[in-house]
Amino acid sequence: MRLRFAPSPTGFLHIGNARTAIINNLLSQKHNASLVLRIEDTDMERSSKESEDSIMKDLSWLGIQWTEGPDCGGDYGPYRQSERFDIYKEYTEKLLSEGKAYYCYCSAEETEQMRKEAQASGRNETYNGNCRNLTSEQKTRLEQEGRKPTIRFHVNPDKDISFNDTIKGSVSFNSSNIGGDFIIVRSDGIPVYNYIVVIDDALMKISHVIRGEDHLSNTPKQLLISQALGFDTPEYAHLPLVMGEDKKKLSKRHGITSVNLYREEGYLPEALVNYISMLGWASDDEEEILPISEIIKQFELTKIGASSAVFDFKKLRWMNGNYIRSTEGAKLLKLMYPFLSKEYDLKSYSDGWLIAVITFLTPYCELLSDINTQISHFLSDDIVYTDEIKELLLSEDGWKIVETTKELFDSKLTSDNFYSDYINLVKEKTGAKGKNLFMPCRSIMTGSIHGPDLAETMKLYDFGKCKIRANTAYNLKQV
RNA sequence: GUCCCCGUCGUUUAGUGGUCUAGGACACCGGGUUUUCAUCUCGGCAACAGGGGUUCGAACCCCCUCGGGGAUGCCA
Repeated sequence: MRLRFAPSPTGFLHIGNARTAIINNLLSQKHNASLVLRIEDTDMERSSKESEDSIMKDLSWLGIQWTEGPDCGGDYGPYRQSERFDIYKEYTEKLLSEGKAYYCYCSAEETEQMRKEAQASGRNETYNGNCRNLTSEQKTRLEQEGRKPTIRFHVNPDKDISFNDTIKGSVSFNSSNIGGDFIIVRSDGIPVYNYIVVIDDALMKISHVIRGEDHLSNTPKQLLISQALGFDTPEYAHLPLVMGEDKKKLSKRHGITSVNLYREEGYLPEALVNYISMLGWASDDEEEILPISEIIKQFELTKIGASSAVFDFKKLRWMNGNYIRSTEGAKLLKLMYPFLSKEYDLKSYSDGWLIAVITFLTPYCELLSDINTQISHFLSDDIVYTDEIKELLLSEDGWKIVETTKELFDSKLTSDNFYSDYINLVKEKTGAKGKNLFMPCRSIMTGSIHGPDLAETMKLYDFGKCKIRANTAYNLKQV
């Protein structure tokens, strides 16, 4: 079994393509098969090396392990289509000499016109076969006009083209319905995707082509070329497309779609891979959160449903939060560190303390980046009270608690008992209880009316910081 | 327009002729835990697109309709 993932480097790795890559990877891991990474960069205008690099970076981040590719080489290289033009040329000569392809001198404008006419009359031949039988005199005359020819593949009409798709089942087209003779080499001499994909898959000995459903209607053309060139055809599996909420092909307006942004927002690759690979099927026991090893074990192409799936950003977040909460302290710190260090200077804190704090805050984080807002009051002695909090603390009952807090930290409380006794002592002295007790106390200490367990928070703060907070609140009336 | 693919709760899925008054998860709503919030936990809401067949029996098989998507590029 040999598999491939063939992105075109025209932008960041998109969720939809990531899914194709993930599924190819799952299968390659499961069956110990080779996974070829092939860069389809024949669109010279839109392709870039930066895109290629970022795609490879994102694939690696997702844990995808290709065994052959432009970076690591392999027996069937080169792995960039732009480096394979000589190979394609041979096959083009062959098709030309066998009369299976021909030069077409129609201009882009002329073919555009034909297309419109065909569509208006409900016909499916978008090219009318104008140049199919040109004499050599006609050809030289057209060339003298300065026309640069394209090369078209000759499609015989009314032939049945059927194949069995692993996901879709049997699919059939009629050759009269695929648009007529299609271009395989552009007028600038660069061959076209639909043509060379066949050559590459054959030469690279790809046994299973697993790709997005948007390629389903390209398949008959590719099958025709494959036959014309005498290749064995691979097994095909067309993955249903990933949709946005409105059931349109997932795109930017639905939410973030490039994988690099998921990384930057603080998603764990494991969560993203888990979510994406469960789109379209369910595990045997309908468990949703599964380690990759288990997914590899259970996954099969035939389990994937034939219908498209809507990408649920909320469920992904939930799953990500789940992964965060089940990550061990030291590993968690490693993951959160890049986010934290972007906003905070962490030099003065010990790893042990940081781990204790982030572990404590983990129920509040769905994304790794959420830690930044959660942790702010732990990393600074200064505190800024919002107007809402000020109002609470300056109210008659609130102020009593502020004064009591100040007193307690000046006299009774010590570094041994401050976090465990604080609340009870305030209660004793002021008679406040319930939320009238807790909200002001929490507000004084954390600057927020909600949050994790106060005693534990104060313990993590330490006595000094709590005392500072007590003073800051007390100074509210001084200023 | 034409061709191809698809159609179970809002979403994602289980379900392959009787065990389905259709199960799980997310979301949503409510209870409990937490003197807060989050987490956790318990419960609730909620679907076989419609119509014809086939069959003793259909979510499952067939046909039609409707709906959705993709393709229709000298993009991939």
